[in-house]
Amino acid sequence: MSICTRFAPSPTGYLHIGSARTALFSWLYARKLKGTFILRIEDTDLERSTQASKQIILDAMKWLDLDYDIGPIYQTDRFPHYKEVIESLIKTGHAYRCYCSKERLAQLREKQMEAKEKPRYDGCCRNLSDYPMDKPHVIRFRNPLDGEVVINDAVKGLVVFANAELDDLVIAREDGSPTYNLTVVVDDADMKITHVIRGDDHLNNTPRQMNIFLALGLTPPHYAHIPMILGSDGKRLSKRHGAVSVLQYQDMGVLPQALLNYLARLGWSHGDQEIFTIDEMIEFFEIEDVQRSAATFDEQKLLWVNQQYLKAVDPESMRDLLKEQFNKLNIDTNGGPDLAQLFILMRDRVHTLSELAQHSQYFYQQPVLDDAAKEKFLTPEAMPILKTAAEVFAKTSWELEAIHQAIQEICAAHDVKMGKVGPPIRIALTGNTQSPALDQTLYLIGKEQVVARIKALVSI
RNA sequence: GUCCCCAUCGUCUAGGGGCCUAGGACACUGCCCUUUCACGGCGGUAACAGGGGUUCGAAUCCCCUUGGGGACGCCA
Repeated sequence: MSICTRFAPSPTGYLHIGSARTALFSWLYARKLKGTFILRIEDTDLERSTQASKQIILDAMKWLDLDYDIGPIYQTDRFPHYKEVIESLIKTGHAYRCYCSKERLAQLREKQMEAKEKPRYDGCCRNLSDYPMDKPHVIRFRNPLDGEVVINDAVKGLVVFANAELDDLVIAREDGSPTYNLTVVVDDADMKITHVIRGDDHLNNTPRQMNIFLALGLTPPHYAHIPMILGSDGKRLSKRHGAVSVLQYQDMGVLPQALLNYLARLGWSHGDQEIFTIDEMIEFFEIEDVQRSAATFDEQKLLWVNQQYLKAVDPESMRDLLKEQFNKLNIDTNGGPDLAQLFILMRDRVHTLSELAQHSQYFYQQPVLDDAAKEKFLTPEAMPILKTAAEVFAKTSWELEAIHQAIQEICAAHDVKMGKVGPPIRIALTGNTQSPALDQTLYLIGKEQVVARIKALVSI
């Protein structure tokens, strides 16, 4: 039988990288087993779901190149169907109307907390003699009172819940709209999802959902609950830990493959291998190899992975992305050094494309002189050297080898070593004491600019 | 509090009874390379949470303790 997995985010904000990892694992599993991958948008919470968030999800999936065979399917389009299912559950006695007020439930919860019990619905309306339609009500699932639910989870192993621990959950709100636990089951069943791969924060929902499957006369799918991603403080990874949205990493100039690679290695491994192509991930991925424990997100390692990708990627393919990064800095790269060449020069000294642009501004505009560097190296003694440099460069034919020799010539003219010549020239051109190799930097900046920038300093 | 899950270097992990005086990667760090910064190369520091079992033998199996996380919504 062909397998089918799904990614089912709720559109209530940015797309969390933890969600992206869940999507990746589901996708990998489907691709590995040549199954079907479905994107389903769980937008039943009308108050919190937004159109913008839906778009963010679609954009992120596209950016990450996690293609889906079916979808996006929106749950809001399926409300009539959920209603039917809910009706049928009432008819078969697996669900009932509950008239308890929110106030009563709040009090109940409070009391239970005080008594150090697990707060849960007490089944007040479970066995009423009359269930009027016109009184305001929600609909609850009639969970079995005894027995147990056994989950054979692909990553957690056997997990057992006593039905006595579960209460009767609301499956339809007062306004009639269905809730998560109901829609998930209906959809997973209708879409013939064979493997539900999701975060282990859902593990507690699973027995409830399995009971609904059973009540509907259906067989539950296989489950795989992958561990959460934690922040450096051991708490769930969230905004306060820094960048956690996929979009933020895209903005930073992290390559999508690098993000996927890092996310895959967080909680999963294949021997000692760190860098995987997508095809390798698909080939080697085994859901059983997924770690059972939560993992701490380490941005430094993500950035290292990204650097590995930057070092290997085709420079030609980086032009547009780089241009965008420069645009964000209000820098026009037209007429300046070729972006692919710049990329080659800079790529192994940065971790992201935004960092690359940040550190390459002087290739496209006048350098901003660093005060400390200026004071230390642009001394009166350096001026004659710069003067010579301007003269020598002015008559240098602009090729790498010639530039290299020109620099030697400048050293010889003043009978000094590179240590006296390099820094002032570098600062004159870049504003800083750090840059790629001097000859290559000069080459890329261009003869005209090189001479002009040095002259500007000499004449001060 | 109740239920569920988890537990190897600071972090991600290898390890599925002897191959482990525990391997790799990030980070940190020493040296080398180097006209700066990087990259790269070669090293280093650093872990089986604790206690009981099982076994000839446990990082690996079982139990307890401790610690961490998650769930407990008319959110998903």
